[in-house]
Amino acid sequence: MIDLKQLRDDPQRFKRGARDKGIDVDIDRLVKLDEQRRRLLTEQESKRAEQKKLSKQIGPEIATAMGQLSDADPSERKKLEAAIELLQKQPTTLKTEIQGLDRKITKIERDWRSLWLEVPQPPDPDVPKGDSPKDNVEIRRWHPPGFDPNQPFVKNKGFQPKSHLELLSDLKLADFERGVKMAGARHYVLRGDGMRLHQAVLRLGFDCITDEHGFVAMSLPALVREECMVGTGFFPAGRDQAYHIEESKRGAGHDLFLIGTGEVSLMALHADEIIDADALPLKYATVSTCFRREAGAAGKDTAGLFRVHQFDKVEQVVICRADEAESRQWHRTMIEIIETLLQRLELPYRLVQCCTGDLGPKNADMIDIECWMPGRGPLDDIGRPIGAFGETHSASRLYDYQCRRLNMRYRDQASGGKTVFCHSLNNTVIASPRILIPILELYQNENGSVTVPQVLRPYMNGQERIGS
RNA sequence: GGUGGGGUGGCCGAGUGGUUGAAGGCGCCGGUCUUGAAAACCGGUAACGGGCUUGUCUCGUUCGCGGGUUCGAAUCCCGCCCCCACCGCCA
Repeated sequence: MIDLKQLRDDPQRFKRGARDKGIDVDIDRLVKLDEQRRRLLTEQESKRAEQKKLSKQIGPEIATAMGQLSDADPSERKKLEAAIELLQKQPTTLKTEIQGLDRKITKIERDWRSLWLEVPQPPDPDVPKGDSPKDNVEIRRWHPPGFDPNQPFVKNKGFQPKSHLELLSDLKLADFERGVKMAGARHYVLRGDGMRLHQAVLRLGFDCITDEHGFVAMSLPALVREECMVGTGFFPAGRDQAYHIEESKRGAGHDLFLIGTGEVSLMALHADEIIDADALPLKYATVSTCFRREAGAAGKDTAGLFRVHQFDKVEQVVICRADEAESRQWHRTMIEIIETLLQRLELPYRLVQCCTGDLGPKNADMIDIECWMPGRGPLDDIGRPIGAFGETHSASRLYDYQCRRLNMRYRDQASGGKTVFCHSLNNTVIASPRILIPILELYQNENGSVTVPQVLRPYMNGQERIGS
């Protein structure tokens, strides 16, 4: 969430930010509600101060009078009772006024808070303007010596490629029919070497981020409370995308939600904490199952493993000091880790700078990494896809937007021990089975078999080939 | 699922209606003493929000959370959340 002080100082900046992101939020109304709230609060507080002063003065007087009451004779008793009654009446007008203001404030705060949560983080000035992924800007690309995605697959390899769907089916690596039978559209079954490859790739990513880069390995809840979803910035905007477990309907105190990414649990871990500044930056990684409803994606990428309701992902997050240069440096570092990983897997990829319209509410900046998938893209004259880049990773830079929502702070020695909201970043390490698409399609052989990438063989008991 | 106990500051812990933001202790910071350190002693030590005269200023909120009773609530009442113990079930 954004800093309200900044909003008061420069509402135009936040209006521009929301417009550039294509998010509709009534910022004028928020400013007005904020003003109203503060006005009422000031009024109420001064009345409360008055009441407090009064009761501190009256209180002991009542107490003494009460004490005298017990051993007073009848005539004195009457006098004392009258005196007590008079004293007790004094703050009553103040009390009703305070209660009235309380009701007004509560009413305003409901709208004020929900509107506040909807205001997106303005994109950084260096993010290209645009309203759809079409306006994203390619930064750089890389491909292994053996494969140039600027040339068709046939030119590179000398034979027509199968799509990952064909390979999965021919090699019996996946079973979509039974996945759908059990759970409906966008569900799947991985079997045999399909499942083994899936596990291998996750393990490669996990070992890379933890052993080689020192991120602390975590296993976390995949089922979380609403606060975690709101805190990480996925709610309210992305409420439709999450599976909702309505435990309250069964008598429990709260509902639960299935996480759509390990980022949620990794970030919510330290919610409401003041972190020891010496412990920063926190570098965490997890491998988790992710659940997405894919609402609004009907008809998009319906076949195969590209867009599914459930997948597994190794995720990395960094929580660092509130310093823009440090944030930016970590963003670069986290992306470099992935580039190295993809280069080891010898998958052609490109880096794409997401435009303002593709950022989502929480990000100041986001870089997508897309791998080359020969089975995607428009069809050629003989009805075969010509190949296209498809998103496999996404690296976000959020400044303090997420930590402010999560109330994650550290004590800043530089500013005299004041508490400051941390910065946060996150990036995919590897998400599977989506990453199996480029692996299968690029490592396929003319006879229909698939070569196991060198780096994955240690995780496949040395197996070199899938199919014969 | 059943029964019982409990949630107080960075931590432990006292507090059952009246200057209690909260005793005491630990920790931490500063000082005295010391060649230095320790010990001892002295002092300090919350977060959040509002206001403006932006200050070693001021006001408010906060004793799990929400509501209620009261002139006044950490303390009484109601609802909720969480934790612990034992029993049952269980990967």
